[in-house]
Amino acid sequence: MKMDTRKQQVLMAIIMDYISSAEPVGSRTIARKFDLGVSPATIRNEMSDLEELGYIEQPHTSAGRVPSQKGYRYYVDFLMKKKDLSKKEEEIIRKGYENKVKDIGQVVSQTNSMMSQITNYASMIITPRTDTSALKHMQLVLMNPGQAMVIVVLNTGTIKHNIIEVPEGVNQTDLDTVSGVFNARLQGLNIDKIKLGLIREIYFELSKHKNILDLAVHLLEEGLSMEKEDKIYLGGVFNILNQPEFHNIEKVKTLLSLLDQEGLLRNLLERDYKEGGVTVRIGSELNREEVKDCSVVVATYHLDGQPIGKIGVLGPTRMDYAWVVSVVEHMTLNLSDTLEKMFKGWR
Amino acid sequence: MKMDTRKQQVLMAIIMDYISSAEPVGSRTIARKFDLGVSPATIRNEMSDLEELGYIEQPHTSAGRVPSQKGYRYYVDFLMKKKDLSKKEEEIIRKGYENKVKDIGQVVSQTNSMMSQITNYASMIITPRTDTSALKHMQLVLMNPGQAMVIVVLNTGTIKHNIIEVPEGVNQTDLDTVSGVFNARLQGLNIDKIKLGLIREIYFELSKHKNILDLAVHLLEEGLSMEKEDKIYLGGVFNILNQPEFHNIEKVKTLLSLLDQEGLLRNLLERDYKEGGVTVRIGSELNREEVKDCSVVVATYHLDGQPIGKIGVLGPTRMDYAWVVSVVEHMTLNLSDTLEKMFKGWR
DNA sequence: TGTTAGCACTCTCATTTAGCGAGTGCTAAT
DNA sequence: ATTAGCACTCGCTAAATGAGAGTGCTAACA
Repeated sequence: MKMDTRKQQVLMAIIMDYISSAEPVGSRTIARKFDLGVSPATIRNEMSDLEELGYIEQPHTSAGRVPSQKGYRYYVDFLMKKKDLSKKEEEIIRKGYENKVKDIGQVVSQTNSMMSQITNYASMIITPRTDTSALKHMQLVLMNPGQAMVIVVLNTGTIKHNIIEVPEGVNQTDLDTVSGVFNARLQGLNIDKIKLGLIREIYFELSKHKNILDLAVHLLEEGLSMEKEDKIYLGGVFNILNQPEFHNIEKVKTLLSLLDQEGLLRNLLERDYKEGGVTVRIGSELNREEVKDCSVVVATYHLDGQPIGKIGVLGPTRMDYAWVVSVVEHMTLNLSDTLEKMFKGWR
Repeated sequence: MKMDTRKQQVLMAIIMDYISSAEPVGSRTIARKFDLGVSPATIRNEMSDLEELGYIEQPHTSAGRVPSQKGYRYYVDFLMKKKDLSKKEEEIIRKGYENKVKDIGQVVSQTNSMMSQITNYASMIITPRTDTSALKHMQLVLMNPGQAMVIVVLNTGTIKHNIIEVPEGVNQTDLDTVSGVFNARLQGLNIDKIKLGLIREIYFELSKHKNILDLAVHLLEEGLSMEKEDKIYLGGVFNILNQPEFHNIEKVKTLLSLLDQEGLLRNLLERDYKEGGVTVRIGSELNREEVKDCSVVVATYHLDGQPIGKIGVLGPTRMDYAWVVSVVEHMTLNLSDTLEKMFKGWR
């Protein structure tokens, strides 16, 4: 038995109806709401076939049909048509970027909250990898005898800082000398490169200042090793409470416990997605029991043509894929665009 | 009719039992679990009195009694005895401060997560007021022709930064000049004072550098006005899902929607609490319909004897007050202590 | 006068039962 | 190949029932 046009139409109808109603859909309903020109009986036959093919399933005899994971997959791959965003949503996005987006962190976090607001699902976004960004400025400030703050400004507008221990005798002037050398030698260089090759050269240059030589090495080791971890923003988690599939507290708890673990979240976002385009992962394709009733829609955002982060939406498998995919795609382009405009010339 | 010792004992028993069971408690239960030396019938009489006095209430005839808000209040004010923390909890706190607490933000956030972990309720903490902190260092970094980053380091170890517009012609050397003057004149001064009196003096000093005079003023106006807002950390919100009173999704939603609004949260923490000591607000004392079934336990933490922030726990009215008050008190002292140790000499 | 045993009464909650309605699958007619 | 008709299944809801917990009252007791 093969998929023919009418089976596709029926499958499409089932999915459309189920997405909006969250109730199993029966043959009569389809015949009434969608004009396929055939009677419920015929639709029943088609449904029987679709069930045999694995695209839909029955919660129990005498209930309507519900799309199976395979059914959603088929829909996403072959049937769905992208939707345009409404004026209102375009507006939200446009306004969202207007103010208060002064560095990458803010842009990313703002994007995240817009996305959860628009889709009404949970949204996740991972900050740009810092290993591709370059040093713009570094500064050492003595806070206290024996303690100094290292401040590193990256060309992405991100600031990292860390408190380090320094020898008791070191004063602010010493620190300025070190900062000076560091800035002169390292400015504009990629952070990873700094750690690899340049220690030796600086070691040499600073040997004129014997007394702060130790400090310098110390700095490179400890100060620059400050957390380079990408941060994951998570927003609109409470939106999922509005989904009928989460009226059961237990389900909410298991989901939330997963979202609480950043490692797993990272996994959802980064796990072997192809770069470019929007990827949809449905239910057990996520390989996690806790989210077997959820799907994730992920896309990659870019700067200078380089992929630098991921952005995604998490919702129930019964999500409006056509709609969410469009939104994610749109947000990704907007984000890349905003970053490009904002940081043109910074690198 | 007046409260006598036995009535107090009965009220105490009701509250203790209800706190642990979340079920209305009857006269027989009390007679069995608590050795008051009297029969259920006598207890019933006392309960009847307590109800008339308003300390307990009955969900319906033939249910046991439940403490009323007034009952909790009486318990908190007159009956409860503080508990010591267990070895295990002391351990959590001790370890929590060992590593990874390099600046105030981290200390605060770490304290918050420890508190929610220990109490199993939601916990909130407000970062130190920055208006009492002093300028340690300021730095201007040119990111791009026309855009510069202002970085301000406070003596609390906090860093604030902001992107500002500068005239096209300004280069990094100009910025260094301005930073230099600013640092020389403003270092160690209270942030609020900076905004008030010193503009004029600096204006004069910088007049030697006509070309960056405008920039300087610009800076003071825009750069230093970066968000001074205290930040509120919120942790362990999902803990409340474990409380039986929140098995109802609707309640969860209304509570979460309140917690989502930072302003309201701030209100819960800051609203007319006396400074010093631990304050307990029960149910409608919070003046918010959304949290009429919740209580808040708040304390103030200090640095150099000055109150600088609030820390609190939010749970159902049926929370273990004796226990929570002890924990909050303990955490507050620990926090103040840690800050004191860490930043001694920074100011 | 305070305490207690006894008992009738109330009300909730869990369980059972019955009936309805939605939906299917099969069969026979078109 | 399509459709009307129909018996059958099964979940859901509402009503009925009974058990259990707890109270309030009364009368007896110390």
